Amino acid sequence: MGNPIWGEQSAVRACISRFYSSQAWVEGRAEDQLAQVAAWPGMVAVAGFPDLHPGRFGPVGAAFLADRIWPQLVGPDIGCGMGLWRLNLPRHRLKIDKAVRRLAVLDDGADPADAASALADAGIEGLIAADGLGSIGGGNHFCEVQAVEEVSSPDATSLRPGDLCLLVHSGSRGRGAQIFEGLDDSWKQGYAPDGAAASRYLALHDAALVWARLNRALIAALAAEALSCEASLICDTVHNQVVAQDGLWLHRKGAAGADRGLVPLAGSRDAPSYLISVPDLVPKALGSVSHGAGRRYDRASMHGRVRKVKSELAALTRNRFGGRVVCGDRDLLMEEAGPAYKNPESVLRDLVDFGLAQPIARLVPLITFKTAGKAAGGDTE
DNA sequence: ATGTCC
Repeated sequence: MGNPIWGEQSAVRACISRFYSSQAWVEGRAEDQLAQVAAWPGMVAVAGFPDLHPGRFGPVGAAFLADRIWPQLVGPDIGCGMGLWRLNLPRHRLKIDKAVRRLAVLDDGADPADAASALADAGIEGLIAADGLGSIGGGNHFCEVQAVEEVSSPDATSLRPGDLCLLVHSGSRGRGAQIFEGLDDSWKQGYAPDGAAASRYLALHDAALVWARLNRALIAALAAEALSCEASLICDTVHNQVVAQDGLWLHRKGAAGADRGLVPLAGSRDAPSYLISVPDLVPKALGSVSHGAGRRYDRASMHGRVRKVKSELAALTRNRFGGRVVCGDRDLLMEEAGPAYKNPESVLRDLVDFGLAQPIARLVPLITFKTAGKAAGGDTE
């Protein structure tokens, strides 16, 4: 086979629990990847969620419990996650055009001196560099201003319709990728947890988790400053990580662990997101849940789904909620268009039906900020 | 995913 991504297949396969209905949009290739990983040596249990889709190093939208550490099941973006903040700015006071212009400062990232001191305060300055701290990055990462549209559990948070929130999706940027690429070659067979390679990886992995969380907080602070308001954290959840659990190792790849029982479920730039509560009553879900709608179409195929003419590209900078998309990178604008993602309502329905989540609030995107840079993708007035 | 690949 010669594919370095997949480990050896063992004779026994771990139990796979699927938390999606027969109607869910799950590609056969994602199912195949789930089955292949379940047959890796030392795999104990696997959980697949309704946002499941194929990934480069294994399926995304899944959790894996194993007796060893598999860095490829965390992937390059170690510590990637979603943070949700409430803004003390009501929806009726948001001037979208002005906010779009002011959010352009996000392209610059955090001030290097602020980034360095934040890293030192977190106590990880010796393990990981500050470069890139406070920057969103590319791919599916974003900083989005959202409006609370409906609150189904008023007691769960202080959120009310008409409030604005900030949803930040980012990770450890080039630092996590550097850690992954610098691994000891034996990663392809998985690391024995008591070995030196595992210790080195875990120390860097844990630093990347802190870095990524700090990154999201700095992005939120920069955005709040640009909008002349304050941001207060509701929850911050990680969906690419490995964590010790009862003598085993729980890997999350595009599957979120809860923060005080709360998880943001990202929709897309043209669909609502949800704040959900996660009761953690289903052991086979491995303390994990979907982190978003999940990809429906891969990046390459999105280029064939959008005509590269000015009018169609300009249409991609507007959403159905009267909101805007700021993305000066034309390729990224197409690759991350709304249709690239599954229907978040279907994903949520499956999670509710399987007892993994309860909706707290529905949030609609008003400004999806990716990058102001390059061309004027977000500013085509 | 990536100061990424073309």
